[in-house]
Amino acid sequence: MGRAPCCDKANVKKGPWSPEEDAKLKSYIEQHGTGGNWIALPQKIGLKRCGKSCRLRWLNYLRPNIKHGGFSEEEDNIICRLYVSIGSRWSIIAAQLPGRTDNDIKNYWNTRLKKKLLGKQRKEQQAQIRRVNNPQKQDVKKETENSVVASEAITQVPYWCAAYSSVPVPVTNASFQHSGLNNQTSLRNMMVNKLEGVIFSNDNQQQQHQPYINACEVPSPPDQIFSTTMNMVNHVAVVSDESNSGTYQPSNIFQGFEELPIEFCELVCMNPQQMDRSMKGRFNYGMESMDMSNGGSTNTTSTESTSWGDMSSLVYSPLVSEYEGWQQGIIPQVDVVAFEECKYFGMQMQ
DNA sequence: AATTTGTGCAACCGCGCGCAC
DNA sequence: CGTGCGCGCGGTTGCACAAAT
Repeated sequence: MGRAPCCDKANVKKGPWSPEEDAKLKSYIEQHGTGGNWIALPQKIGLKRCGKSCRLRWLNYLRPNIKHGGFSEEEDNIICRLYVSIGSRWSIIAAQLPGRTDNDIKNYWNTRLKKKLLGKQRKEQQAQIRRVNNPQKQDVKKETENSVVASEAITQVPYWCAAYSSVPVPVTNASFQHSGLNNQTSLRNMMVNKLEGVIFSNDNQQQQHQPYINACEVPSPPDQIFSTTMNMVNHVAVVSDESNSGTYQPSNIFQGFEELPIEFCELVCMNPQQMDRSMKGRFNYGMESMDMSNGGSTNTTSTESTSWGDMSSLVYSPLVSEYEGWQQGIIPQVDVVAFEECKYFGMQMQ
């Protein structure tokens, strides 16, 4: 037996709301409130609408102080950062933007921000490819002096990164020297396994993460997942450095994305659930941390028990504190994760 | 000018959660 | 403890309008 419908579908009106209906609903709620029962509300008012429909109309349109359209750069910034951090938790994101509804933000993301992000990322990617293909046009010396992404570092790009990433991954000598993981294959395996939230020690067990890889809509061989993650590690380390020197500014909503392969950004934009699975340990402090007390040989939580749905209560407060901390210019929590991750991989923060 | 295609957005749908009984 | 119900959320749909052909 299916679930009982919330209202008599045959006798409720659907589709756009008329001004009269809006007026009825608005004046009633302004005078009497919702009464804590949306289902009963339409009968009280004499509206032939489903209670859920009334709730939606009120929350997304009739409620006072609602803003529509005209998203500012700062709002874009907040939405992008929160989306990357927590995924499609529109209600949580909306809670950080006064006057905005989750529906509005969701629509805005799907129709504009997503494309803006991808467009920007593709541009950066093409520019970088051009630079790599035409090195004589660049001031190579300056580049070498000022950045860890130097020619020396590029020569250290592991073969598995170079094979799948269109842009060389900036892996420094120091990273590998301190990692204790000079064996590229073992490092690669560990990174791929970490993405699945499981650490395995042999190839047979490693097969278990194959479903995740298959589930990726874009071609994402394990090698590519690893290379993109290496980019993230390096990016976050840079962000950390800015934080520590007290100059951190959340100035660029696309910060970090320009270093990533297009497929990665597409995965972020088109398939947040996959991102949730793969990146939740990175962006949500304390959620999915490995239990390293036993040498990292087991994970403390199963994939199921750490699904997004189970974590909502955990997500919120760290998220808010991260956001508040970020607003105040103090170190965002992502840096804590970066630090833990660098520690885990035996790398030094840049 | 007519038609097709793309875009933005309001609204709907179904599911999971929490609470009351 | 199990069940039913309402709420809230996120994904999806469908329509109106704009832009392109």
